[in-house]
Amino acid sequence: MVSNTPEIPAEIEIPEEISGLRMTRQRQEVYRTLMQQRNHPTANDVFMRVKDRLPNISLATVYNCLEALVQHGIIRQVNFERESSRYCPNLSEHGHFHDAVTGVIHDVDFKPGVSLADVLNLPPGAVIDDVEITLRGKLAAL
Amino acid sequence: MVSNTPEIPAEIEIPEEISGLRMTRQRQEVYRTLMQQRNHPTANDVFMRVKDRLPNISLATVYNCLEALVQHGIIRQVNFERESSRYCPNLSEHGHFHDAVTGVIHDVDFKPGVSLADVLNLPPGAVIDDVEITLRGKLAAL
DNA sequence: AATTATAATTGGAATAGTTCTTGATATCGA
DNA sequence: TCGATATCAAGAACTATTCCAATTATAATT
Repeated sequence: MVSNTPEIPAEIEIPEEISGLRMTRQRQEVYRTLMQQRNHPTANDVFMRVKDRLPNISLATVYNCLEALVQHGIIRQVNFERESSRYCPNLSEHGHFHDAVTGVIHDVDFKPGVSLADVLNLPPGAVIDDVEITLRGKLAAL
Repeated sequence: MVSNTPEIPAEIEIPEEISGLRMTRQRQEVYRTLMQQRNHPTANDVFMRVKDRLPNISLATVYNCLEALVQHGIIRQVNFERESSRYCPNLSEHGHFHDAVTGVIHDVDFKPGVSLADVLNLPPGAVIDDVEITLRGKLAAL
């Protein structure tokens, strides 16, 4: 266990509490990593990265932190096929484009003013809590 | 888990070959199960069901068959969060609505004439090979 | 400030879905 | 029919994730 002595963050200010979640040192560093490294890292990616600052952190804790952050709506969990979950701090509703060639994952925003009901024949009475849109393909040279 | 698509006649004729894939007895039965039981079963669901007709089939074979069928574009593999993969023979482009209360998965069709590019700000030059749209929510009483 | 209660962290073991391996069996082509 | 190839079965192995028990940190209460 590592002390929670509030070390001053390098670049990103992280409050002691977000959305009612106590931001422990571990949660801060996990969150900071996601903010700095916006390429949709896996839990293990985050783990390796966070170890630079918290050498004693455990993978289980990274999972715990990520889950807590997701639960409190601070970050989002993204799944591609059956691969490891990935995490991103982009809270705006958006989808993901997975470039099959480079493996890079691009955020894809909705065009302004479109609603799902315009596009899909939703079951009558459906109340949507969560949307996940995943595209796979290639980026053709223009 | 309950079906949301109308039941299908018990006996389905399955050709010896589909899309260049040799339809062995095992593949036939796996495919038949998906056609008859259109509630997005998992590999294990299929396994249990197929055993009625092929008592000696193994789970590994069910996985092999499902993979072969997916690879040849005969069925689709559907993933929800990190749950077991589910499989469906509905090849038309469609999404899925996951009712959080009942667990039922509903196919969701696109409205005619809408294209993704109308709705999403795709990265320039993106060529989409595959789309996965997953909604989670509840069905309100009407 | 000391004490108790609660929450978070750790490390390792456990789990579950899926894939891999190996040897047996079936099918195809000559 | 014979040999080559594909498929199958059974179980072991793998991997991402979760669970558990013990420890430590933080918060609440006195």
